[in-house]
Amino acid sequence: MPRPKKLLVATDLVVLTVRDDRLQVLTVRRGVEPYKGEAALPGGFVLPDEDLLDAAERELGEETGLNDLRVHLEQLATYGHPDRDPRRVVSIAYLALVPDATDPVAGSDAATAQWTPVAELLERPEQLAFDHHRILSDGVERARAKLEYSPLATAFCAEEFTIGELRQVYEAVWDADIDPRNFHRKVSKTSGFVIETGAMTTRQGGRPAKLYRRGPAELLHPPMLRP
Amino acid sequence: MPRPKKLLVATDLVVLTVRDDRLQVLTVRRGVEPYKGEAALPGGFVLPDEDLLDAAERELGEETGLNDLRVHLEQLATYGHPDRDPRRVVSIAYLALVPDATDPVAGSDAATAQWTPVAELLERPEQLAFDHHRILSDGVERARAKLEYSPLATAFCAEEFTIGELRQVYEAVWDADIDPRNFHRKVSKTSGFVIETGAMTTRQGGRPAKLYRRGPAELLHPPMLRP
DNA sequence: CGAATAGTGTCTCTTAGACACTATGTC
DNA sequence: GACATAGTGTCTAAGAGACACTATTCG
Repeated sequence: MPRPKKLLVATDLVVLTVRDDRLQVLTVRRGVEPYKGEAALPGGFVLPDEDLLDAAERELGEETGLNDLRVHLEQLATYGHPDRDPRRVVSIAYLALVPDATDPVAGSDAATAQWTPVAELLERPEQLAFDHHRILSDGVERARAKLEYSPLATAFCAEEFTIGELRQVYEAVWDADIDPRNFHRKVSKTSGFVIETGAMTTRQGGRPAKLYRRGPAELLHPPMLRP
Repeated sequence: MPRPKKLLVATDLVVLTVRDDRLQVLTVRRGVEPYKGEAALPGGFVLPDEDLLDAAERELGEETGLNDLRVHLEQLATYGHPDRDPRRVVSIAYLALVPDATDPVAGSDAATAQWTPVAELLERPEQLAFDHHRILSDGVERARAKLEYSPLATAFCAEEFTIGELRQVYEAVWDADIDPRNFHRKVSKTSGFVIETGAMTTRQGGRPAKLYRRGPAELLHPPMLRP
């Protein structure tokens, strides 16, 4: 076995939300070299006695103020090409899905944090430091795929939501139009996806809509299909 | 930003094959502490100037003799709990799917390499060192899921194969019985999954079967469904 | 009233799964 | 001949997508 060599280990975050009917991602402006002053995904080094997920959660808290909230956080992939960072950093990327209400907190590290539409960043790779364009791209594709077979779209919604709001999440993430009537039938027929709360709202205008809460299902049977 | 601390970075491999109609995984007996003498997944440290995928390919070559062959190799997940290895190792796990013909090569590192049925290892977690039971479990689940929507089952087959042989792969990985007639219809109707070579074989007994090669499709439309 | 959104019903087409049947080899 | 596997056809039930229709609010 070859002699071990110590590399640096960090986590990066792809924090997604749906805002103004568009999929948006949290970016920060880098305060140190390399890529000082450029836009990047939030992230930081893993502490010696820290689990990877804990490190990602800590970064998320530092950048958004989100701590033990109803946030979905999952490992995305690990990026370790020798040239991706001159300091030889291997980065474990995490994907976070957060509700719209979440504002980047103007704290110590996060003073420069802001939401940016994903479509703009994906168009031109050079807008993000390191290989963060690739990481963002992988994260968005993961999110799009997971909306098909998991109830994760609810992670973008408030605690209580209407089926119309849930549909707008799908439309924003998939960048596609969905028939409201078929969507409604599909969601209410998929067992465990959503649960009626009994309350109603008119915040969408038009006829009052029932409010729902996320159901117990982990997987959707049958899945929602991308148009 | 907290001061960076150097951790050790390694790759571990979940190498799967279908042998004797069962899903099997490559294990080695550890020659050094910790867990010396116990069964583990093959793996090793990443070299300073090496990409992660290159490291995984190198390990695969050292353990199986498979180098630039028709092998599927993809990143699985990264495991970094502080207690998973007393040396504080973060490990990027890779999943490899190889054809049956592959024999573990009796080389330097791999003298102890052998195939073991996955079912036996999943039953009792203590049979594998470190958190390798968890890694194996994640790898098997990934393989099972990917057979649904990708043509990856062909990675377990020889260059040319019959539809019956392909079905046996699905049956072994999913541990399920599949109707041979519906399977045949499904595979031949899914565009780009397999391509006729023109040749026939009788190696399965019975009526001669057409031989196929893997097709160009990356994704299966519609997907194969797990029973 | 009209405009907007919520929610239901109906029709057609595709596909999964069950399974009868035919084809072609070996023993 | 019996037996095995290959390959096709046919039926039924379920779901996707298109879209007509009704319900309930606001202005």
